[in-house]
Amino acid sequence: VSSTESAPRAFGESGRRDTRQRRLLREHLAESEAFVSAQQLHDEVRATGDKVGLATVYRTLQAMTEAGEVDVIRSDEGEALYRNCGLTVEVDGPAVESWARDAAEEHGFTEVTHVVELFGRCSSCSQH
Amino acid sequence: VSSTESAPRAFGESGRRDTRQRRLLREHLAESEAFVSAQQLHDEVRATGDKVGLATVYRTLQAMTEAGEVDVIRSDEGEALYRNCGLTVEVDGPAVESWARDAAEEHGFTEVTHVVELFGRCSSCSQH
DNA sequence: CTGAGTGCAAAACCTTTGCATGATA
DNA sequence: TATCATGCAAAGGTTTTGCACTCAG
Repeated sequence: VSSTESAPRAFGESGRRDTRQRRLLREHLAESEAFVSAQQLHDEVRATGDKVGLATVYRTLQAMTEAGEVDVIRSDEGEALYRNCGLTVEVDGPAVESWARDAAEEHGFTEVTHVVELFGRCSSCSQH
Repeated sequence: VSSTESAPRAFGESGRRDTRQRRLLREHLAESEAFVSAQQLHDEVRATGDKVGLATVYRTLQAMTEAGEVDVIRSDEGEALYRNCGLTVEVDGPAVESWARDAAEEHGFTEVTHVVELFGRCSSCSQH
């Protein structure tokens, strides 16, 4: 009989192996409050003298995104911007939904749909 | 004395000359309810047998966007998606703002910001 | 030792732009 | 006719991918 056990990991699920590059990217991402693009992150790391390939930055960010360790948004120019943590919580908003409908109909709109997004620092990240 | 008068135009402000290509794009955009990318629009037009250059599609959509005739959003993949009309109305939302703050803090978040977007059919478009 | 991770360069995207040609007002 | 608009191809940017090499486990 064979089984696939997974031990707890100190560095998340974004990659199985703990490499120098991933440590660097994790550190830089943790330090910066703001959203950064892959290229910016690449520049930041190299600015400190460390060397990481751009492709690795993209691959790592993609993995971290899939693992839910980072948050992604799109800039108006279509660039992907990443931020540490990525904790997402569903919030129910009956209040907002009725507000949205009323506000839209007030201006003569029908077939209304809405998007509400909240951004903030989670309690865990605030402790750092 | 010289002056630059601008006469009223039947086809909007997105371009000065009324060309075959712009008519085509306007028609196709008006027909489709959904958001479409520049490439999709290009494909749609050519699928009907008409011929338009891709660059023209991009240039026309850009002009129509600046003129406020269409609405633009970014897909999750970073592609620009366009939709007819583009009428935008500012809505004030004191109610939403307090709701957003409360909802976020309920989950332990601080430094909260929020984005609320409403989409719908405006009364003018609904008449078509 | 073995396979996941890396770097590099090439390629795949979407989008913009330069320039000669074509069409509108 | 005088421009403005178009088409094409080239170039711009971000992101992905193929492949040989490296390194963590």
